[in-house]
Amino acid sequence: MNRIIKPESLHLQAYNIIKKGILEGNYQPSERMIEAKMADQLGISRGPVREAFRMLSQDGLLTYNDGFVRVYQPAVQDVVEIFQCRESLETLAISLAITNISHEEMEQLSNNLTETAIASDHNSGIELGKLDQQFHDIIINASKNKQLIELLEVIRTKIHYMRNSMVNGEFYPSFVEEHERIYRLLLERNGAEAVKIMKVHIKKGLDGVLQHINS
Amino acid sequence: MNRIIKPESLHLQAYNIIKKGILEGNYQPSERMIEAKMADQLGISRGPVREAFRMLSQDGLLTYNDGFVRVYQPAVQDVVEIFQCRESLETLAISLAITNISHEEMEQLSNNLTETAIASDHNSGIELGKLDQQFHDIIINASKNKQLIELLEVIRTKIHYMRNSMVNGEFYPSFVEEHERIYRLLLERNGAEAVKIMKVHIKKGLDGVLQHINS
DNA sequence: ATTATATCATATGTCGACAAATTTTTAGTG
DNA sequence: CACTAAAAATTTGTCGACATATGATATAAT
Repeated sequence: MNRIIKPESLHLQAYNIIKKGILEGNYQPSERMIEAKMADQLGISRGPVREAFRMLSQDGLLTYNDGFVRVYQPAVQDVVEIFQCRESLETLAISLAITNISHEEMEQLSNNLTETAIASDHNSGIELGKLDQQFHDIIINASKNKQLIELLEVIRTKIHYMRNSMVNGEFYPSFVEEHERIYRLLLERNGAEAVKIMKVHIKKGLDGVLQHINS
Repeated sequence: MNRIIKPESLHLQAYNIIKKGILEGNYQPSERMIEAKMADQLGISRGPVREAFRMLSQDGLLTYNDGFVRVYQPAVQDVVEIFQCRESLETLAISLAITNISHEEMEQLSNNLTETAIASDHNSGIELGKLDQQFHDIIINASKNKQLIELLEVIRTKIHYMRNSMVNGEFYPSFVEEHERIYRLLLERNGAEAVKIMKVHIKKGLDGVLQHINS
């Protein structure tokens, strides 16, 4: 029996489209976003766009200053702070994943690693970026903690956005190796060590971003 | 020179009022919330209320199921998950507070402790609840990490809401003592130990809530 | 040329109205 | 009395219109 398909309401579609657009770097940080123009582009009225804007501002992706809507522009301090939060939450994620990860998810990680190796050989920065994100996503979801997944969604979004808008998809070389180590530690169910490597891994990620900003 | 006062826009006022209402337990978990009724009560039109609803649903305080809006009803699993996240983030908060807390904030903590001792003698559960929250808030703000403060705002809100809707302001006896220990460790700048006590403190908090649910 | 003022354009805030979907009530029939 | 069907009421989704505030532009005066 086929279920009835209900189209998503316009404000949700708008939310997802605009969010994706911001993440993909289609808008400049601090660029103004205009309700009416967005509504025209999407072919809908201002109402649903407004709702989407309000949701995005709760996510921290849009800011309301003096009444203008602007795309979030992370300050350097923000980057540091976000990575501190990320470290805290992703170490929780991996310590939970140690016990909760499924066979299927372990396979996904394995596939991710082979693809990462290939992309690394080809020096494809954009591809590496996607695969890095996917690797972390798999682990986060493997934690099976919904509240954590939701919280990290906000962080992930900002990190992803920063990568596309500030750092142009560059990675330090050892990150592939670190992913492989984390994968092996998950296999061995070595939680303490996995947490340790993840901490280092994320700290290096921050260093990479900061270095890129100061140049 | 007096500054010009701009009234907050209606959707923001609505957001704050409704959020406060939910936190104070004026609505039952899973109770339906109706845009038009809320708008009538607040004396405004549905538009701004809708926007407030969308923001609250991003906070996780309202849920949209099949199109109706309901007040968040935490499952037991949610409680566990939220406390796991809280532990992770509040330990980060206190480790940052160790270096960043100001003299003024230390005084606020000190005052909080004397008030807590009094409320504890009087066995005033509601008062203790407020003071407990205040104690943690001071430390969270003392971390000076804006992103962390924002993330914990979501968690705090849910915890506060759970306390009012599920547990009726009961506390285990040793929590006062633990606050005092944490305060002393902050004075001594003993980060490692402070983190340890905070972890235990929050774990006990979860146990208290779970025990209350299973009875 | 520069400053001040007035005019116009643009963008957000707010509202009311209508459409569509869902629930509740009512009425009718076996 | 129970069950079905129809009608009414309720509620969310969406839109367009108007008001207000802010910014930009053009015009005039010194």
